[in-house]
Amino acid sequence: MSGHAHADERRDRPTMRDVAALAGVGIKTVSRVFNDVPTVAPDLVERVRAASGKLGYRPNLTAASLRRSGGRTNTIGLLLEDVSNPYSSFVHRAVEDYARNRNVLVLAGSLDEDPDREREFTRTLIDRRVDGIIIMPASDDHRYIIAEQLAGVSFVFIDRPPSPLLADVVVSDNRGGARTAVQHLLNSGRRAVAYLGDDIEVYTARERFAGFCDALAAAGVDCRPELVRHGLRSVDQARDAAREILASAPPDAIFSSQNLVTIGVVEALHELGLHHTVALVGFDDVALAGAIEPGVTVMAQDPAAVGTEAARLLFERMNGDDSAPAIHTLPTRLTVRGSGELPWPATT
Amino acid sequence: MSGHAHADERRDRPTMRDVAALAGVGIKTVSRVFNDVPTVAPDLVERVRAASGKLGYRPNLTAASLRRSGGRTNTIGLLLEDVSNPYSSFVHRAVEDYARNRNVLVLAGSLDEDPDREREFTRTLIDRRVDGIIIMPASDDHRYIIAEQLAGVSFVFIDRPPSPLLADVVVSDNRGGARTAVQHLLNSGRRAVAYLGDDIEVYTARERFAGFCDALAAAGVDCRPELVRHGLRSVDQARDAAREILASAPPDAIFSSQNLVTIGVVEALHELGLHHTVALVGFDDVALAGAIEPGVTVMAQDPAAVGTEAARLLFERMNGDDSAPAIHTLPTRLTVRGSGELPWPATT
DNA sequence: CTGAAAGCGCTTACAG
DNA sequence: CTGAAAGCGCTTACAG
Repeated sequence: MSGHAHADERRDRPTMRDVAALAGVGIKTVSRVFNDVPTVAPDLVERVRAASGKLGYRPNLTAASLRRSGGRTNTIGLLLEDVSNPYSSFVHRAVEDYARNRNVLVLAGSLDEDPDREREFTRTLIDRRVDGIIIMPASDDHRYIIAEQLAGVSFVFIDRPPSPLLADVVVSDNRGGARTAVQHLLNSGRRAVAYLGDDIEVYTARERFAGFCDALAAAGVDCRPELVRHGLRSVDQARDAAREILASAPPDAIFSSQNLVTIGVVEALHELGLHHTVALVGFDDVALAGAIEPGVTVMAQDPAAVGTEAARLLFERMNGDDSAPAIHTLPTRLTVRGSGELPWPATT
Repeated sequence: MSGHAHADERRDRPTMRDVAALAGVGIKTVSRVFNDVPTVAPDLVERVRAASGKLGYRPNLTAASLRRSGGRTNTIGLLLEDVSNPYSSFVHRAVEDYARNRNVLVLAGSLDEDPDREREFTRTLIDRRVDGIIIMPASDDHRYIIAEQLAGVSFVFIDRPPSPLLADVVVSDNRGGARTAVQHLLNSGRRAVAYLGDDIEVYTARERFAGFCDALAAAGVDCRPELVRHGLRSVDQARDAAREILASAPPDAIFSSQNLVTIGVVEALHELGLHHTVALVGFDDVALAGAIEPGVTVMAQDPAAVGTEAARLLFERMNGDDSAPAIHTLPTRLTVRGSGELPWPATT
């Protein structure tokens, strides 16, 4: 015997009606017991408990929410770039924790920067009647959410503002953080600072590049086009771009605008033996960054704070807050580990 | 004007009945159109399309599944150790992709190794009537799932078998992989091999420790208790344990049985300047492992393959497969990067 | 305090 | 090919 459920012995799940019959009460009394209504006679509560225990009864929450006033499903949607990327998954965890404390479950999905998937997934979530949606957007036109907001679905954006601004958005201080990071590099006296980053069409890359330019301008340093590379979407692309830039227009410092780019740059620097010569600060923290020699100095975001703040805003909206949508900016933090503080002039 | 939905102008969502009235047809015809029943007259299809477009109608899928035969909700649950840990999140992504192709959504949650949370979360998912559950278990008694299986919920386990074996489980070849990893260390001639790992109560830790012992026994090497540390649950604990073991009973090689432990060991080796002297192989891959000097040699699992296989098995069960539950073992792969192949005798 | 009737938004089963 | 009736498993609104 395997203890395994064979199809031919599959039983139907008992309903409230079955419990009521066994307990000898009306189904409304069973409903009251499972909803913790306090005005039920103790002996009836006991009989209902016994009957549902014997039958293995469990209430059907989706059926309940269908009739329940307000029609809340106690489910929210969370649309991320990719549930398996570290930034997204830390946001996810924070949202999960916030939601769990309120008895709400999270339907998460990956958009892979695909605007069509954003639309499809949003529609799917709406067809399931989620109460709200937190979204790290892939598209750049969000007018389609207006009808949904009017129908009662709340939205909060993460990382990139909706356009036009129809809902709250939680972002890191990308521009200010990048500016501070680059200033940190300039402080050592270095002047040939390279920028390696994601596609400039991406909001965060655009902001961080602007911060890079801000810092150079403030220091009276020219921004040299041969030291700038956009459109880096993977570790491999970043490594190749870094190799090339280090060979041709050698910079004495590098600002990498994102996680994967930073990893690629680190790999290139180590290959070329330049990791003690060319300074590096990355935007976004990376695992093991402290175990490398030198440690990678980064301007760290706080994805958990982003997730918590987004969830907080979403639940406020779901609870009726109808104030004007706003941009909520969260600070970033410089984490000094060595790569951004190499001696200058270089002593190698 | 903000374009934002104010509570006082919130409209009710149109229903099938509203669409039917506007299109001048019965609601069953609207239902047929939205379910792509091919036998509807083209002009009626057109009128329904126009009416639902004008009203912004979207079908309510939870209401549909309530009456639909079989009662599928097209939702599965995924209970992970922590959605934000790399292993879990790669499993998650693979499950998402498999489910998406079948129009199924994933409700994911983190158990944090808490048996009570496992029970609670499973119950919550069942109250939502998910069609199946993939679970990386935290508890060690799974008899409570028998009733659910009889009621039609499918289960597949990941990483650790249910006890007793009531459902399929997908595991990596922990014992065989660990054995191979340790043999790899012994091949260089090293004999004082240390083991640092997670709580021995944890199934995977137990299996990997068994593989460690297998390899020593096969090589005729004694297992020295002073070279073994269990119960390491964080980077910090692992670093401290590694420091201590390296100072007192100096090993010439280390096998670390898990991700976080490997990171802690790497940090300790670098601090003590032993990273070119003491060989290291870790179980589980770690990010940036290739950028460190030396690169970290690991016995890598394939979390994406685990997720895909678990999803495949779950959907087969949901589609009526009632064969006996089995243990499905996936191979691991040695990724050579340097730390496991240091010259011996040590030349430092 | 308790329960029978009506209804949530759909689909099933059936009649035309 | 089309639609009115009944029902999915609950909650609401109401009467006793």
